[in-house]
Amino acid sequence: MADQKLLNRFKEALKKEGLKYTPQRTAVLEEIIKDKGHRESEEIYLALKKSGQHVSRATVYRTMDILVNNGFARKMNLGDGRARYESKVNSPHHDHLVCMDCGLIVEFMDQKIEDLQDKIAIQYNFQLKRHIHQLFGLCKKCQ
Amino acid sequence: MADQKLLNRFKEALKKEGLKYTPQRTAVLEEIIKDKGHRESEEIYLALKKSGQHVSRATVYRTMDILVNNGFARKMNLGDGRARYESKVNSPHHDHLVCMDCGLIVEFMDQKIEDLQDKIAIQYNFQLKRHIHQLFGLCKKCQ
DNA sequence: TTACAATTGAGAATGATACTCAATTATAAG
DNA sequence: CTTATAATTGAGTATCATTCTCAATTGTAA
Repeated sequence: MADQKLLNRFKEALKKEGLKYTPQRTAVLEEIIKDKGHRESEEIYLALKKSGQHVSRATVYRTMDILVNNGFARKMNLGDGRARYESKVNSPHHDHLVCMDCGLIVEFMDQKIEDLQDKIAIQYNFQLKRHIHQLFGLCKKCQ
Repeated sequence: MADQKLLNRFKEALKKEGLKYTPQRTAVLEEIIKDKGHRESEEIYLALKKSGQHVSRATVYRTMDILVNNGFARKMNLGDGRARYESKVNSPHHDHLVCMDCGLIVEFMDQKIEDLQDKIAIQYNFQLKRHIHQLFGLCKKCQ
C-alpha cells in the first residue's frame, strides 16, 4: 500500500483539478507504484482484477491519463501500437534501451546527452518540454 | 521522376525479395522521394490520387513497408497514432525536434550524441540497431 | 506465349483507445 | 448527519489507423 504522504499528494492533485478522490483511482495509483515494470493498460487492468479490485478498463485508461498529467506516471510508446506506463514515483528521469527480440527494457541516463539536447533546443529556438530517446537493439542474451 | 539509377536499385531490392516491379510500387517510391516532408499514409495516398495515379490505400501501406525495409524510407511515430514517412534517398541520418503546438518538424544531427549512444549500448551489452530521438517543445513562433 | 505465383483493390476485420449515458457516489454546504 | 449536485463509473459502442481477405489481374521466368 502506498504511504499516506503519496496518497495526500494524489488527493491534492485531484482536488486542484476538481476531480474526486475515488477508490478506483487510488487502486490504479497503488497498482502503478507497486510495480517497477513498463506495462500496458491491459496488464494493469488484469493485475487489478487479479488482486480482487474491480476497476473497469475505461477507468484504467482515464486514470492513467490523470496520473501522467500529474507526474505520477510516465507514458511510453515503443512503436507497437500499445502505450506502456511506468511509475514516476521515486524514479529519477531516464531513457530506455529496448531489446527487439525479447522485449527487455533497460533504463539509462546520461547527463551529457541531456545537456546536448538542451543545447540543440536553444540552437533551433525551441523551448523544450520533453523528449523521447529509445535505443533499439539486441540484448546480450539475444545476440 | 526518379532517376534510372534509383529505379534500378529499387528493382534489384524487389527482385532480391522475390517481389514484383509494379507501376503502383514505382509510383509510391516516386511520390516519397519527390517530397521532403514527413507525411502520413493518407497524405501519400491523396497526393498520388491528385497526381492522377491510382494506387489503393492498401497498396500504399504495403509499399511503405517495403520501402522502409529496404532503406528507401524511414518510418516515424510521433505518438499521435499515425505513422509518418520521410524519404531516406539523398538524406543523411538525423533526428527530430517537434513543435507540440504547430506540428513543425525540424531535423537535427549531433555526432556527439550519436557517439554517446554507441557508448551506452556497449556499456549495457546491447548490439544497437536503430534509435528514436525526438525533442518535443514549442518552436520560436509558438512560444 | 504460357503458366503461375505475386499483386492489386475494395471492403471487411482488427485492436487499442475514446466515447456515451444511465446509475452510482464523493463532497461541500447546511 | 442529510441533502443536493456535479463528477465518476462500467458496459458496451464508436472510432480510427492499419492489416487482412479474396477474387480478379498482372509481372516474370521459362
